[in-house]
Amino acid sequence: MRDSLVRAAFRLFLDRGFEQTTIDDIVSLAGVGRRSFFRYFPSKEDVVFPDHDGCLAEMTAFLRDSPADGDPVAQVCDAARLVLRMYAADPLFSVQRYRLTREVPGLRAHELSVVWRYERALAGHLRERGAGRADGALRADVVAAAVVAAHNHALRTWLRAGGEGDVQAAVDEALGYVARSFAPRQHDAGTDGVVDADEEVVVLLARRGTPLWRVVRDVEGALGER
Amino acid sequence: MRDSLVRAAFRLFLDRGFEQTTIDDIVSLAGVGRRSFFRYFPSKEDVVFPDHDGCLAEMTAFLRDSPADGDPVAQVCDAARLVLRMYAADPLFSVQRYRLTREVPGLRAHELSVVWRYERALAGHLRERGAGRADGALRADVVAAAVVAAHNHALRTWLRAGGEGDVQAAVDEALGYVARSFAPRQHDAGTDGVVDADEEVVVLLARRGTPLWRVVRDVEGALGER
DNA sequence: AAGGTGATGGCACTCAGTACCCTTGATTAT
DNA sequence: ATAATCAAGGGTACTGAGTGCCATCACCTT
Repeated sequence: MRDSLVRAAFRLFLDRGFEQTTIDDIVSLAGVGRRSFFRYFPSKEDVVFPDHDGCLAEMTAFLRDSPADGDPVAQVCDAARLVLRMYAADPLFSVQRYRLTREVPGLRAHELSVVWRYERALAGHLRERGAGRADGALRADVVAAAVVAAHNHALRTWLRAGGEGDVQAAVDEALGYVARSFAPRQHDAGTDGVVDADEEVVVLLARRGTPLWRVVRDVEGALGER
Repeated sequence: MRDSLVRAAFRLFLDRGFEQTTIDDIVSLAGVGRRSFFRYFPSKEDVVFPDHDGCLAEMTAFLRDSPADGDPVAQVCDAARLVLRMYAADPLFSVQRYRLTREVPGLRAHELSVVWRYERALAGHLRERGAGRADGALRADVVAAAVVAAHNHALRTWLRAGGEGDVQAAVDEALGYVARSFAPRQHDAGTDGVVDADEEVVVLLARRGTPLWRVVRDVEGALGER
């Protein structure tokens, strides 16, 4: 039933356009009552994203069951890969949907809501698991946004290419970039050497050729400063 | 006219809720014709974000006129600060709007569209100015998303607090975190201490409390290893 | 057989948004 | 001064999404 509605809807959307298709067109093609459409999809836009509710549930379950002592950023990247798997499972459908969402402003807006829910799930996980760290909430929001952006960048490049090529590898590379950018880095000192008072680690940068006595003096200062 | 519509709309939205207010309610309170509402606002949601079109135009102009030899990331952060200035210019209005968008799903979706346009503007600038770099498009999307997330994190913390406190400082700190995360980095050391053979800089990590003799030994090794 | 239950269809309604046309008032050309 | 023009607003009627309510039907229980 759901499926026949989705198929009828896509046939019409691709044929005459999203806005030129009414709910009555869909239900008459699918051979069901108009009222039943809204039993399965809360809005006309939702029929374009029929699998995202399930995918979000899958993602939240995955995050909930992930080990508490693992790397939260890596877990969130794996969660993004779950979404990718859904897209990759039906490339033709994904490409058609992508073209629709590119053209129809209403669908683009709806897709943003869908993506937003994923992002909030990721950020919530990072917030819980990364607790204790200073600026944990900020970090959670930023990393979640970056992971989603990287995932979508690779995914959309693949979709624009018509679903040809290795999405998996592209997403891995994009997520790798994000993971590297947010890898534990105690400090990105500008010039000399700095102590981050909130962390358990001291970082010292020295230009090659720096006299050892100066390095030792700075290390000593940094380590003693706690 | 625009302004009287906005004031009437907000009075009703805050009083009886967004969905419980019809366009007719708004125009009759404002004393204008129903048709005129849609001359000023393309949809009911848009009346809640009356100033974002102008702010987006201001942002694009700012980015267009920014020096070509400057740091694109810093420019994009400054562009985000333009948006913040708009919110901070009328704290009461911003807080009221925030509470509305938190409660009403339709407004939340619309806000996502608004934010999305800002993010695309930032990403477009980064893509143009950061050209040449490997993975420039990916980096542009990720950095833009991170900047927007950081901005929104600080902004919403302030809005949740009722508009009390120093937003400017909070956003500066959040953007600083992003800028640091994506700053050119010599090495993303893993655990102990690493030498990047291609760079002129040595990075050494040490846990607090590490005996100094061990630190010195490692520094010596690293500096001498060239 | 009687009654309950869940899925579906039909009908009527509200309301956002649009197309089309009218009014008004100010400005300008002749 | 009068006519032409044009911009700004108003009014009316329409489409179509989404909702509430009720009827229907199949299936299942007792």
